[in-house]
Amino acid sequence: MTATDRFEAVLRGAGLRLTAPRLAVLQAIAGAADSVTAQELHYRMRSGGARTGLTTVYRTLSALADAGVLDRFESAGEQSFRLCGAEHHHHLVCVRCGVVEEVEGAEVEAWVERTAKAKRFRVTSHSADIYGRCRRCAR
Amino acid sequence: MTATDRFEAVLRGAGLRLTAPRLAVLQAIAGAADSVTAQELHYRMRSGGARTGLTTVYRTLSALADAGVLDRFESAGEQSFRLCGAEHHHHLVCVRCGVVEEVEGAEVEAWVERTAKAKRFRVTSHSADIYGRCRRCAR
DNA sequence: GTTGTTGCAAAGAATTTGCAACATA
DNA sequence: TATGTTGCAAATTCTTTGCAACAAC
Repeated sequence: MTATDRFEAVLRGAGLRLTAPRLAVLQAIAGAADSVTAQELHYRMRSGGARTGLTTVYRTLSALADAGVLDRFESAGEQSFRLCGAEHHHHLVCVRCGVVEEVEGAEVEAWVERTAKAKRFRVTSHSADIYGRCRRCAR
Repeated sequence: MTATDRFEAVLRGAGLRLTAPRLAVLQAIAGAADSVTAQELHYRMRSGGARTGLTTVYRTLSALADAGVLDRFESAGEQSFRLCGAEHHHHLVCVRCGVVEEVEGAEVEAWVERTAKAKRFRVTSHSADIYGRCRRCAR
């Protein structure tokens, strides 16, 4: 099964028609190392020669997130997306110098699992971030 | 020590001049039951007779958050603020019907503490939310 | 052929910035 | 008095919507 076959299956599963722009969006986000915003993805796609419109990128990402294919979350005033199930990290954000460090969060994963079970909630994603001052900026 | 005295001390501690608009913002956010956005707070202040401008509310909240007096976080495309140390909750967000339920997160608090200690990070706030489908929308 | 999709331009919403008047220390 | 603060209007940034042309089923 090729990558394109997989993307086609994803779109069908999400109840979306199979179109070139959507396959391009899927391919682009699959090739992203980390989470991306709609604008970033659109820029990369354009740089790669695609002629997809920004509106379509927004709509496709939103539809895929609604369908549970992508994780969607917010940071710094904009939404980011990543393939659901992709490796992800939690963040340590310095509110002074802006540095963001990725950290693991074993307890967080446990909390998500416990809470979802207790509330009979079907989890598609979660986020957990710590804000404060990094060692350098603490004084 | 009156409430106003306390607010004055907060402003001095944050290195901000003592002004009526800032005291009004502090008073308003102290009176809020839960976290609020700048726009919400501004609306409430106006309703209460204050003539503070929206810009000032934004600037004051931002300055107080930078100073560590307020927690600042994002949701639904806008930033919310609350008094640091105020009772807070984590959220279970249904991406289908939009319902938000507050849940506790003992593991999350433990993770924050452990991570901060390991990274020598001075925490001012943190956020943790779970996204997915609630029991009704899971199908 | 129907109905879903695209992409441009325009609209919307939250937030920030320029700047002249004003208040605090 | 020197410097920080205010608030309006305008500018920015991210995101969504109207709509006519177009493509998938």
